[in-house]
Amino acid sequence: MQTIEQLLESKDIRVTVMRLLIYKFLAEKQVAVTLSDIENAFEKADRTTLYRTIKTFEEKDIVHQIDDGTGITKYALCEKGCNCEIETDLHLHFHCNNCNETICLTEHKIPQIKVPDGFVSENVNLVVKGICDKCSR
Amino acid sequence: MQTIEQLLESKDIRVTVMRLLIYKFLAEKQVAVTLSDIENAFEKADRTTLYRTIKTFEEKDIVHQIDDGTGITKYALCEKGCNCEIETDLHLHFHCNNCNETICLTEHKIPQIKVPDGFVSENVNLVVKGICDKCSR
DNA sequence: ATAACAAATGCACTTCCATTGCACTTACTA
DNA sequence: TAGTAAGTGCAATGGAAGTGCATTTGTTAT
Ligand SMILES: [Mn+2]
Ligand SMILES: [Mn+2]
Ligand SMILES: [Zn+2]
Ligand SMILES: [Zn+2]
Repeated sequence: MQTIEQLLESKDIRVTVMRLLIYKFLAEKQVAVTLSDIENAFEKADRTTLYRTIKTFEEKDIVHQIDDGTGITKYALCEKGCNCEIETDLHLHFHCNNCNETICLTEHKIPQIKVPDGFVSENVNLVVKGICDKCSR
Repeated sequence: MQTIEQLLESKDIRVTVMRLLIYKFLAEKQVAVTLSDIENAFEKADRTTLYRTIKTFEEKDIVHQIDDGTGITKYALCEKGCNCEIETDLHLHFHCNNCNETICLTEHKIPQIKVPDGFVSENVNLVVKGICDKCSR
């Protein structure tokens, strides 16, 4: 079991207070978060810092970006074994039309998609929208 | 064979010069267009008019919106038989990373996606990114 | 320990797209 | 033809993303 510090260092990210806090915030969340969510959680910190932190995390494959169609990009921690490096977001994402939350369905891989002759598929974004388990019961 | 006028009227859209022009513009295009694309094509017209026209078309299921992940929403005419009303975008969309164009692959329906217990799927957005046929040859 | 350097942070500002309020014009309807 | 509703143009706003630069913090070498 490695500490967050060790994880960051293993990805060539220098450990800072801000980064540890943001990492912990993401880890506690069960849903994908927007930059505004982070902003609201850390009102004392500057938006730019939060923005650049999440960008650093993204570059180093600590988080992956999710485009759920709301127009606002969201982020979620990569699971161990997530290989965003190779092909982004192999798993699908679910966006709840009721509570507006988006979650990673890491167990649900994206099926192979056929494209017409001449087209080359490099990656796939699949978002299912509907009602989440919390809202449907 | 119905005229564009008849089509618009059948969808409860009043016919205006602007609307006819914009419809024709969309019909000629083989790719999804942004609001800016329309703007560039009709420099004399106001942005707002174009914006509201496309919104009207969208409401009345003349066009459907496409979120291809570029951050800019695109629009394309619905094919006859396209039932956006019921479930949006049953077909998949292809975004070319080279020429930046997005097209509807209307023949390619989205496969049935399984979601976990408690989740209710209402619709699905599927975007494949890669190299289009024009750019790959 | 301290100086020198590099990276991280904070502040201000910018850009781009989407959206709205309101005045004016055009088109339908009585 | 007058009255009314819808469409259009202009101006302004808001939100999110992104950048330049000064300042602070942390790392490294002397
Ligand atoms: Mn995910
Ligand atoms: Mn389409
Ligand atoms: Zn929900
Ligand atoms: Zn292309």
